[in-house]
Amino acid sequence: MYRIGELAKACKINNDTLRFYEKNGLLSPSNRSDSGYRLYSEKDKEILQFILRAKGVGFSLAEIRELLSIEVDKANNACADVKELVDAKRIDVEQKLAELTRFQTSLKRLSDACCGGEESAEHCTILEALESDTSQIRHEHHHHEAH
Amino acid sequence: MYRIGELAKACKINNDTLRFYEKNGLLSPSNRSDSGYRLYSEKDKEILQFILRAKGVGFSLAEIRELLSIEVDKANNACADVKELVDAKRIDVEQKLAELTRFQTSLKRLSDACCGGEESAEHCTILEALESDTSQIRHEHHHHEAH
DNA sequence: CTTGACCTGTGACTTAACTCAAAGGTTTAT
DNA sequence: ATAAACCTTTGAGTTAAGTCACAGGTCAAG
Repeated sequence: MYRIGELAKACKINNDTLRFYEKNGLLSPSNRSDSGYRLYSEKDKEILQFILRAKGVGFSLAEIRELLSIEVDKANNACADVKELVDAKRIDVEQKLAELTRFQTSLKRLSDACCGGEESAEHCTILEALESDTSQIRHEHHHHEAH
Repeated sequence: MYRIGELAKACKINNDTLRFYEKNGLLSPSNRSDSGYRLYSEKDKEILQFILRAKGVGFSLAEIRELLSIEVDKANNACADVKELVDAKRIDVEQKLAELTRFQTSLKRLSDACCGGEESAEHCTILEALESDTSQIRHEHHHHEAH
């Protein structure tokens, strides 16, 4: 049996995180000592590691709660249920990737168009692009170079 | 001069967002009517559009505040200052992309390894991978197929 | 002169996942 | 016996970018 600090240290998380997980229905210690201290079993530790690994692949705590509810009752859940959660998350991540990639493209265009010199920013193509239409954010020569 | 609702509608944002931007030092209306109504000028509208475009390429409001402080005093700021902000943001976005790509890879491995069938999840490779070490998340045949 | 659409300010609520502070009880070591 | 290190609960704070609710003032139309 681990006390809260021992388990937290072993898994490199904060004691408060463990209390937070308990309050949020992810992991409750199997026992309490006479004085009320939380006591976690090996099994509890394994569940915590499950949680941390799922976090590591990008699941939110709400999603991990779902995974855990399948975990504890595997016999009455199908592979399809698990895969569905994973695939939903993949779509989710895919969308975030798409948005960030759009950001990246726009930022690169802005950066490439700017000379980045010590000249005054009065003709800075970046500011000009942001002042006018975004569709004008194109890879073109900087005004300073045109002078 | 636009009243708050007019400007908000024209730019498809919420009236409260405009008040929020004002409270956070991004955009204050140039005037107030005798009765205290906010009155925005064309120039104000342009600044708002600058803000919305900068948001569109991924800048946070804090970063936009920086951009705006350069905007209003272009003469005393260099292109380098602007480009620095853009490039810092690019690095930021790059890191987020890297993390999401790692998530994506792990999720794909998990998904590909699972049969996704209606069989009980007792031997689900996804759950097994999350129960044991993440490094074991490899593309391998599902246990059901091995039976 | 009243109705409805608009505006004001203040302050609380939202989501996610913690993290911290305060006040006090327990255990261990000296 | 006392100090240090641990634990308890409760409740509040954090970040980002708004959104909503409330109580009341303003303005144009009929």
